[in-house]
Amino acid sequence: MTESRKKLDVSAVRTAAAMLKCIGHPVRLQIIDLLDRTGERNVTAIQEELGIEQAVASQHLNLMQDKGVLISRRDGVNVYYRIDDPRVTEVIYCIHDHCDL
Amino acid sequence: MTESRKKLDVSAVRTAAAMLKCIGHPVRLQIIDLLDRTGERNVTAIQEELGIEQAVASQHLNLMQDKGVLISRRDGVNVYYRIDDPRVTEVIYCIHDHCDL
DNA sequence: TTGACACATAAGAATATTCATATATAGTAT
DNA sequence: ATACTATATATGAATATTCTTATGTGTCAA
Repeated sequence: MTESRKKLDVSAVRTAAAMLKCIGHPVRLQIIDLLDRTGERNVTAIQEELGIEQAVASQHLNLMQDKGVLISRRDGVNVYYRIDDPRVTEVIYCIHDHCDL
Repeated sequence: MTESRKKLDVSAVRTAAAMLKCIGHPVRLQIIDLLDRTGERNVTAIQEELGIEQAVASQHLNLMQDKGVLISRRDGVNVYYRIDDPRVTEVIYCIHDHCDL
């Protein structure tokens, strides 16, 4: 843990805030947590795991993909999503490690 | 960095998502960053540092205080805010350390 | 008490988010 | 081509967020 604490510049703040906002939603955070633990999941699996509507799952997944948080790969009829932003993984680890969550 | 990756329970997800949402706004993240670097600042100082309206500063500060992210102390005519949620500090460190921000 | 300064709050308009419903598209098998 | 499954998208209603403007409150000093 470095203690430099340099001021974040405006563009860094915007970028980081956008990422944090993106994962700062219960459904999206659950998806992130699931993908962090399982590596990859298709839409139906995510939808069933969280007990949400198909459209809602798809909407959140597409939002996170648009923001660069997730990436997807199609395999036949299935689309598998995984985490694509290392900052997101770090924040999840941080939450697990330091916040008793 | 432990690698346990236990599933976050519903209430942990809600709590964490609320905190992340709270800091996932450019103005609020800048305030967090400022307070992380300086320890404590009064409203006018924050307002001038960020170049925002007094009411906006006050609104964001009060929001973060309501969510348990910040705490304030009055000294005469000034009100000084500081970070009151260790998870927030950890996330900021995490961003600094791992994300080249 | 009055004035000045620091901060908080109320109210509302503009905008954004979220979810539900319905429909569309893509891939696969028959 | 048809049917079926998986996923995406369009639309709109309900709600939430953000900012601006205006006003209120607290503290201190004269």
